[in-house]
Amino acid sequence: MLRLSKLTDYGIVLLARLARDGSRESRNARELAAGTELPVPVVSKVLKQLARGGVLESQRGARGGYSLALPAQRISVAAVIGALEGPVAITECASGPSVCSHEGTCAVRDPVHVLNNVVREALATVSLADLIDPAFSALGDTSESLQILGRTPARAVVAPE
Amino acid sequence: MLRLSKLTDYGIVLLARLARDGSRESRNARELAAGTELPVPVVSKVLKQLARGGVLESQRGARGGYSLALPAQRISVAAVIGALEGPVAITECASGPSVCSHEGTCAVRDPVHVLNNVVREALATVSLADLIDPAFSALGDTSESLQILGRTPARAVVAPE
DNA sequence: GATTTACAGGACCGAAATGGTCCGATATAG
DNA sequence: CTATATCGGACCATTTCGGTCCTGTAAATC
Repeated sequence: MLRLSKLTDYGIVLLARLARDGSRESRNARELAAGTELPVPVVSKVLKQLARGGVLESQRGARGGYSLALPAQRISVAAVIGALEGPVAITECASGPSVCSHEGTCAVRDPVHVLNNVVREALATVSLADLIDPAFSALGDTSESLQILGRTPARAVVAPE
Repeated sequence: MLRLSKLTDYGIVLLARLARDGSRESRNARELAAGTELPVPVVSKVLKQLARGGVLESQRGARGGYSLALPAQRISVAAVIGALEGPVAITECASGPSVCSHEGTCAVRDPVHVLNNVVREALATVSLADLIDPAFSALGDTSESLQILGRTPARAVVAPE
């Protein structure tokens, strides 16, 4: 478990496609839907949210569409998640000032925050550019994949809420 | 987002308490509920699932209760998640043989698997012993927390399903 | 062996989140 | 002015989640 929402999944798919095709041209929701075999309304919804989150830039009107707001290297998976479902927070209290009734008695508040940080940093380290790089996929299921966490994080845009 | 269920959150709290008090004695659901200020039925449910997952050992009958099935160092957070909500799988298709209709056309199947692996490995690296270690909490929100990923993973029990 | 204690397993239900669709408003190109 | 696309939100069916409760079984005590 610890699952991303489907919307976020779609977002990753769509952004990978935009990154792969080069960010030269902006593409509209219809084209992207056709390319990914997803329903147009869904694609539209996802792209809108990504634009609100600062991951995409939008062009309205005829011949409008979407394009990456930054180079693919600088857009992290954490930023995509942030735009579509809010900042990475494995528990409610990890997201910020908590309204948790166990505030005082909770013995794991601090370590859980660190744990959350580990996950968030890990996802901040993987960029859109990585996702379309065959060398990244070649890491497979091996524990070598943790090597990438030694790199400089993508440190991309942060989404609003 | 990317949130753990509350049940899993509770599980971490309960296991941390068991680990802290030493695994010498087994404690029952009522005592653990009292110590954590959680409802007894909820605590009971969580403990049962943790026992099914092999994280806890249970003793039935009078003077029964639960105790850690392994040393705290060898129980990873990933194992706890595995026992309570299934293996870490950030997307549906990351969990195993997918029934995803986009199987053929999906361009990010492989990189998403790697991404899933990164998260899973990161959580496999943090053990119950870490959660009750002040030095771990001291890492705070800094990116130093990624240092711990260089260590040998906890490699703990794997939960069924 | 009767009784009490405590886990095992699952049914159950209300509340909340999710996935997906659709609509009116607004901005832009031609 | 018209066609095209995004913007912002409402809307709803379905699923999931959080929590409770009940029946059965194992173990200890007296």
